Amino acid sequence: MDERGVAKARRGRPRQAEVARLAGVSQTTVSLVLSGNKQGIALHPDTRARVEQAARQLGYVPDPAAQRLAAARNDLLGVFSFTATFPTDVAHSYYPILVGVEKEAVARGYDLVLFTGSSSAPPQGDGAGSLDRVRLADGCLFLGRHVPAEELRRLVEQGYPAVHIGRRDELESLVWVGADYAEATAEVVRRLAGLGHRRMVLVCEQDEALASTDRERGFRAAVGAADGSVLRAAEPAVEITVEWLRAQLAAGVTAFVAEETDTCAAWRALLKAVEEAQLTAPEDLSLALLGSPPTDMAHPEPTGFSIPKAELGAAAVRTLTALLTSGAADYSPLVPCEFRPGHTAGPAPAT
Amino acid sequence: MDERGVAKARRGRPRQAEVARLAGVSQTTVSLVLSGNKQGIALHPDTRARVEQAARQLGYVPDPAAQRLAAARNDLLGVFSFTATFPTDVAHSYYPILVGVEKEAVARGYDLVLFTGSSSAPPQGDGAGSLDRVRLADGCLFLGRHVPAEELRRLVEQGYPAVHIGRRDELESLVWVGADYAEATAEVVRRLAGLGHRRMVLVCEQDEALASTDRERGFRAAVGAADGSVLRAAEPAVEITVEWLRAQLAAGVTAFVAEETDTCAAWRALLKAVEEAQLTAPEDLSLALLGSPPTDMAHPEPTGFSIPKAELGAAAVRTLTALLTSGAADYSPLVPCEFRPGHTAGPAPAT
DNA sequence: TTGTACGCGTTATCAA
DNA sequence: TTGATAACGCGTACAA
Repeated sequence: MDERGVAKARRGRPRQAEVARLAGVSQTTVSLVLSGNKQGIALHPDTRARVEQAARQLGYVPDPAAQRLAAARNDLLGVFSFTATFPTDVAHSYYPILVGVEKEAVARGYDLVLFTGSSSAPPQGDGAGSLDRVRLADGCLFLGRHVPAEELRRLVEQGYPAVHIGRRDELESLVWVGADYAEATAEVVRRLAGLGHRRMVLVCEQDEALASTDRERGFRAAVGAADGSVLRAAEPAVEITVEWLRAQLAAGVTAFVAEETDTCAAWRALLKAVEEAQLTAPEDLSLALLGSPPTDMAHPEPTGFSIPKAELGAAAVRTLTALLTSGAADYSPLVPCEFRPGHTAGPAPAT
Repeated sequence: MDERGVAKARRGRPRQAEVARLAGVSQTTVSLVLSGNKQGIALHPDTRARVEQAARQLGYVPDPAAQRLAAARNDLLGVFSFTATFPTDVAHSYYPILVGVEKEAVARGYDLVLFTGSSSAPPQGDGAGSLDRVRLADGCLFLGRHVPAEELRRLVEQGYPAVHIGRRDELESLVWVGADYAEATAEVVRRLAGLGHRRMVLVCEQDEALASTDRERGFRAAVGAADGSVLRAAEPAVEITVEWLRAQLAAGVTAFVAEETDTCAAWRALLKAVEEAQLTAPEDLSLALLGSPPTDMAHPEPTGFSIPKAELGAAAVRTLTALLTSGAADYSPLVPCEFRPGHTAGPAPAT
């Protein structure tokens, strides 16, 4: 008794029972009134008013855990990222995505819970930051490629509504939403071809990431009649040299395409080689970047495409909420990127 | 029966009861074994082994909702900001704070819930975004000066653990954490005095914000022997003119200090006047900015101080968690700012 | 139209 | 050393 009293006082959060007492009705009625009366049960207007008044007065808010336990829903969407959601070093990588996530979630009446993977204090479970925490929310968005596959698999296989942001194919059953790198890359290639470029080379880093191979696929698909080759450089700074560049030019290559990565090493090496060769784009050759440039090298604006991160976040929320309501999502996972004209590509030099 | 069976199947995850059946023990024992046996109750090794084996076999994971219901806490910290948490227009204003909040929250085993003031879908509450929503979390951080005082008061008076980021004095009982503008400003003034400046003027906007009056207080306190005056300009662009500047200089003023605000109108007007007077800092006069410059005017780096936003966020989390665990916080609300030498202040010109 | 009774999965108390 | 049993706060058939 005492215990309970103390606990009550300590947390001081009003519950339905207290609202009921104040309103002079039963707890059931309170639940009925406050949960929107989904069952369409008839309620006396006065009763409803009294309950609402009492709830307001007490500042009642439903306990998400209890709601979830009883009704299996609480209108909470999780956002799980293995690394910090608000990184300091990596230049605000997730921020633009979160902008879209928040906007869409709010618009649909969901609140957001941020779960961070590197969480300490493993309650009892499977070693480090267990994904299972996200089950508190009705569904969850997963962010970044470091989300542990095994745990994630179990989660989705047990029917937990999850959407991964970024393509993710190892898991058959995992729903994901990602940028359409292949098509965006193809578009860039077509534009270059339209500018008269016949031989072009794609420079990328040695990375098995889907984001990378997707670009390569789009590149290969689009070069078509033109002549394209791909260089996967383990160490861009070393392999992409002035000599290499000159050799390519001598071989008739007029356009160079690089992929965006965390470091943008390929793009950096490319620019450096061009500068050292005392060439300038877009006069002497054309350059394109498959993605957005890091802030420190935004000038000149690279020709290429922009990843619609906010839209990606919004699309993910739409997919997740569809999953929550309809059970299954009839969705198109690929979000188109936007072509960015930029100033580093121009007509191919006359031969 | 059927209902339950379906529900079970639908959510499809093993619970303690099933583990218990498989292990041939009671559900209580399972809980005891799997929840780490906090009470230090003695367990037979065999029992423990059997239970663990069964749990593994079934892939049991505790239901966080149930755990939190029973524990009467959910290890969730709220972050409430009246404007969108992720603003697109205002240049990421809260971002640096959130960085600190997340870091500290993660370190302490809490997850974050984001509440947006402008949220739609008011469930039952007081018209627009009722603060009561935050009760969902164990405690909440409040961000920005537009948090409705009345609602906030009720919340804290009812014992809800809340911490406001930024000084907030109207509410006696409200716990807050803020930057020490007064001391930081005093420090800047002292530095200027050390450079030989004897007459200086503080330029600020007509704003009753504490952030502003704190700076003024620090300024007045520190000018001491020196001679300082304060101009509160309703329209900085109009009042802070070349003529005004010349008059000040003629009167012997050698240093001008402006406060940082959303718009930085005072600082902008000051720089403009200096430029129009064809003067340069720090040669002809010294300038200081009490805060961080907007990104579009980061050059030359203004002398002044930087607000440790991440640290502010972290401090707020520490205070809140102290409130949560100890019930009350013995804390120091003021976070020191860091002096920024910059390049706009120098020795006072010889008289 | 409202109230009773029970279950959701877990933790914690107290007997056995 | 283990097992009933009672909360935790809420939703919901079912009875009144």
